[in-house]
Amino acid sequence: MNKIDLTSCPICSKLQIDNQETLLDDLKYSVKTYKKNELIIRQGEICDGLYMLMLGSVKTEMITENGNTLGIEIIKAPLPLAPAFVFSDNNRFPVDVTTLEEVEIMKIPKDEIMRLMITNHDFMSSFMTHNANRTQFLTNRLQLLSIKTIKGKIAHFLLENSTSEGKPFNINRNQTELAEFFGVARPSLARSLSEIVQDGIIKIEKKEYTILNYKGLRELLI
Amino acid sequence: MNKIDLTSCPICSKLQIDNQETLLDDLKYSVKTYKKNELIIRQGEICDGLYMLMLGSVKTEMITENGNTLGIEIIKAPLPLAPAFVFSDNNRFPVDVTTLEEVEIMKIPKDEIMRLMITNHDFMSSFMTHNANRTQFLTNRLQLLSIKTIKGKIAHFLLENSTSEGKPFNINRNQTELAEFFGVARPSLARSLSEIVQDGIIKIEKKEYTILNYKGLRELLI
DNA sequence: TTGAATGTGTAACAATTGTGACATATTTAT
DNA sequence: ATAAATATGTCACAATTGTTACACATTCAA
Repeated sequence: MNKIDLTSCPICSKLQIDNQETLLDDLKYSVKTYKKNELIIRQGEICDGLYMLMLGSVKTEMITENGNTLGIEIIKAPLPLAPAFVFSDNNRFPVDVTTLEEVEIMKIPKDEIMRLMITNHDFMSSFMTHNANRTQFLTNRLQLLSIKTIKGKIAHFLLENSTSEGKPFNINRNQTELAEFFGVARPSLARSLSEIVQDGIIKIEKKEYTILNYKGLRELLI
Repeated sequence: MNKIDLTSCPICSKLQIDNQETLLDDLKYSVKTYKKNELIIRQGEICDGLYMLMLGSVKTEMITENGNTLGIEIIKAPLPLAPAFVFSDNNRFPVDVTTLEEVEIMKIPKDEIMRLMITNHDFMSSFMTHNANRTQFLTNRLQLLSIKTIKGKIAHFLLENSTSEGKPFNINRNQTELAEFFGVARPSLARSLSEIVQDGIIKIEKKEYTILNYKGLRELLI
């Protein structure tokens, strides 16, 4: 059996190394691998365990009733997928999950998770915190969607993703994905982006963005 | 000290009655009361404990960066307020909380919650489930916001809230609140509503809604 | 009961966004 | 290297929504 390194996984990192190994020895779980661009979980499927992304990255997206897709997020290993839903009353996945590269996923049954939480309080604590952080993420997502103008969304997004004043930073989404993330039409996003560029507020080079005028960008939120 | 009935609270209901009493005897907590229309929690405030709404009802809303408000939900006692945020890394309330009537709130410190979870696995389990359900709620909210047309939002909302085919049901929000909930302008909502009424798809009498044409309503989602 | 406050209906017009189409650029796979 | 696939820029026009304003209805409180 392969050694699996979970030290950089937020819900397992607090475990002592030797604990981690006994943990994994005792643990009942299964591992599956998937190829690139596979749809591995469909929105609405029953979620009867914890799906831990061990290797690779996936994207999650929500299919709206009108058939549009709303991009939710990109998840890189090692992180659990939709961990909250194991315990919800209606335990169905709220999103489609598609691989972005070759992916390895470990599935741990719900009762095993329960046992882990009871026997290992560090695990319980980090599991709680991780789920809490996910809630916060969703809240932020809600906030972004509640901004009505496209320029406002762009401003919110760029200000959130920029590091230090004036320095370039990378956005690992193309325009189509950004448009999905914002829930707007792609040409509309392109138009708004090019207007902000023409106004000298930001500079875009491929996926590298630079904020040239913070004040101007912040004013787009109003 | 008053006896407090938590049997209808989702995170406490599974506790045995006698457990509940010893639980509350040992528990460190404080109770505060508030009047109607008080702003009791401000978006961004530190959340250093579990706030349990014991009596009354409150509304939560998010203040967007552009100054608009987005109505999130109405919470009726007994239910915890933003329980997930106690454990998040950035433990700040994501919303404003305003009382809708006279309200009583019990605050339990974070470490007490931790102790409860460790000593009482039923509590832990229901706390997990409740938080999971909240995540699902937020996901639904996200789904509603991701529908682009106002008629689509109305359709989604009414289909979700209707009980059995053709029977009237009550929506406990006025138009202004509904508009906030949908994140749209009030007159725009009124216009869309009246169009749907004129098309004979629904009937509105005060806050009582009746769906007259399910097929037609569903088509608005497309 | 009566005035005040709040909620609803509606209109003209402005602003923003979506649509569909196309050319061009860039990336990817063979 | 080259064709195919994907991504981007841009346009004219349609559709939807927001804005502001005001009349009228309803509810609430003194």
